Amino acid sequence: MKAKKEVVEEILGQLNPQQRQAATHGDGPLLILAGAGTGKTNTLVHRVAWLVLQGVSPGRILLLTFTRRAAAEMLRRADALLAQIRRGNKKSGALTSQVWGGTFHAVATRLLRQYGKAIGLPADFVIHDRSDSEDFLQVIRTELKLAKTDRRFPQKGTCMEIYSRCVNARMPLVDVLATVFPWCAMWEKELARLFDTYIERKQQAGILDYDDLLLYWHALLEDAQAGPVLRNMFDYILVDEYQDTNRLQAEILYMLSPDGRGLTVVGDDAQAIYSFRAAEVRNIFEFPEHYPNATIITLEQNYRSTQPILEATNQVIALAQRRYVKNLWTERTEGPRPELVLCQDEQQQADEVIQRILERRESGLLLRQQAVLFRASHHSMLLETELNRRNIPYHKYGGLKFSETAHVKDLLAILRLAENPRDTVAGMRVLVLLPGIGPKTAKQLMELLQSAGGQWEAWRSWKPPAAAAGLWDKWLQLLEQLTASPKDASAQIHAARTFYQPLLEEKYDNPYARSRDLEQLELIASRYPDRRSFLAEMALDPPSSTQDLAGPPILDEDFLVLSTMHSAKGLEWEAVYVINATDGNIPSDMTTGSPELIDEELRLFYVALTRARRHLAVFCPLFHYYGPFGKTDEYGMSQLTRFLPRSVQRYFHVQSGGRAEPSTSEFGLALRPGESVSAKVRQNLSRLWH
DNA sequence: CTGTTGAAATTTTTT
DNA sequence: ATTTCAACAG
Repeated sequence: MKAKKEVVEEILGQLNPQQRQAATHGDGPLLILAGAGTGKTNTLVHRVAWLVLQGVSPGRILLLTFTRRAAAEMLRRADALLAQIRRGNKKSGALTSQVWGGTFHAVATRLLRQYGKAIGLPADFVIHDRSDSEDFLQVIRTELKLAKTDRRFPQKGTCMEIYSRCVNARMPLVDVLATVFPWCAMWEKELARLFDTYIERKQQAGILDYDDLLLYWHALLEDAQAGPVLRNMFDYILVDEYQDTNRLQAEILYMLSPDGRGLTVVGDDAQAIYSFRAAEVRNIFEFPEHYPNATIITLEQNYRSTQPILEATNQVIALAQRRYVKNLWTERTEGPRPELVLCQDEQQQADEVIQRILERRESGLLLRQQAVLFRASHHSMLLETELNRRNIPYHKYGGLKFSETAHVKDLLAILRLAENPRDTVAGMRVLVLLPGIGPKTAKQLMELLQSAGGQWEAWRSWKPPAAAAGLWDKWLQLLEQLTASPKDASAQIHAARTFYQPLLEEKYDNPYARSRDLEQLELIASRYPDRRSFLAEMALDPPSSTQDLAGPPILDEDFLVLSTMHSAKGLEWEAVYVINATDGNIPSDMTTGSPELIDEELRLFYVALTRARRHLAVFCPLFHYYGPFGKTDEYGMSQLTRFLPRSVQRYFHVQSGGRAEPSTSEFGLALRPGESVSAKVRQNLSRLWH
């Protein structure tokens, strides 16, 4: 057996002095400012390992991060390292206990299940995802007659955003309206009423939305009884991607560790990309103010990318209005220059991307070491078609989730109602599926159910309209069956699926594909011990891509990665292809207002570029379908993103897609963006006869 | 009250 | 393209 010192050296051996200092830091509050690719997650994970070697029980360490994908990656690496320690040090039986970790929301859920009772939460609370919450808000919105006003009241999605921002930024409604939603300011009183009712109803029904998970965690920490218990659970708390935490999350951390003992946060202000979720970069700068005894360690050596890539990305981030002073450097000097490929249209862009991917695979680079990144999830549609055509396997992250499709939501609603008869949103959703039952009847039925204390018996005596007569009896049988055996989620899905099948065929014109999805859902459900954990998981951590559905991932299967830029954060690949780098996509047309938002788009672009280890290529299609509604005969001309001005292009190898054309070609000069080609042609032609 | 039809509005990123 | 909302027929 190795001596402990040897094991420590083995674990810390690969860290540089700054990383090592961070990993072996003592108990005081610690802020690690780490540029892109400087090994911040690695450092964090090594810190966990070091702490464990010092005798800290893994179960008393909490690892928090912001996105599910980053959380999974971080926990995977921590587990791998702890496994390594276990091999080197057989004695440490304590290592069997697991590190706590996950997203803020996932950890909140675990804590609230355990301790929620202290603040009056029912043990069987259910979690509403974003669209459930919106539906709930919509019900109340209609009920309060806010939908029918002389001037248009904000839609449910907007209402939800406003509410969510108040909660997460801990900002009064008036201020949120004034700063972020000025066009809704006239509805302040109505919104306040809406939110009051929303909160009240949620509590009655035993429902928590995403924001509630944080809010109740916060409340739990404030509680005189539960607070100390929670504070004593963890000796060390490590937070990744701290620049993306919001006010509420920062407060939770402050309360978890009032004096900063054992608290480590890692972040990079140049990579803050979640302000739309009320994230505050400010949290990073306030950390040393909040904890005056905080140690600050800066990581500047980049281990990820080659010098040419680093030079180019440094130029990009330097365009920010607000400067981010960091000197990223690397010892990896060798490497090709990043490419900027100007393409005729999206089709050519897809061809160019795929050509490079296949070339690199030929020369030994696995598909899974290559990734295509884009601003919005629908940007990859054409590429996906092409990949399918050529039988290239891929895995897409971000974008519309499987569990957000209507038929999956329908089926899950059946189980949710069985789990919690007070879940009016789920109940209404299912009931209106039945012929002859509309919103009014559904609402009455739910009220009837509530007054009977959630006993399905209450519905036995109800006379269904003729259209629903046949199904009503089956429906009640199903509910009783589901209530009788809440354990086997897979069997539950099966029963619900049998009931739902005819309704699905009636409702959708592509029932076959949809019922295949539901078969997959049944398979997924079989991985969970019971209905409650299955439902919680589907709300909090749904399968991130349709390929996830084909059972547990086969490790030696090779697939290309497609991802939104947001979902790509914290990850890296040997080769990265950034597509649709046009003005309007990056920065998105939605945001071309305030300089702050433009800066955020720039940081997002920077995040995308810095994912690359060795090969980086940016693609810009010259023509694109005009507008998002794809009127196929209307083309528009695009301009290269403003984040790659001439001064920055010097750091790229500029190419025109397909055949070589001198890199002097100017794009978007003949036409201003948005001006359609057909209009230009008409105009030119009309000169001929006027 | 339900279910259909047509017009109008919207358009990203994630827990 | 898709979602939301109002108007109308049964």
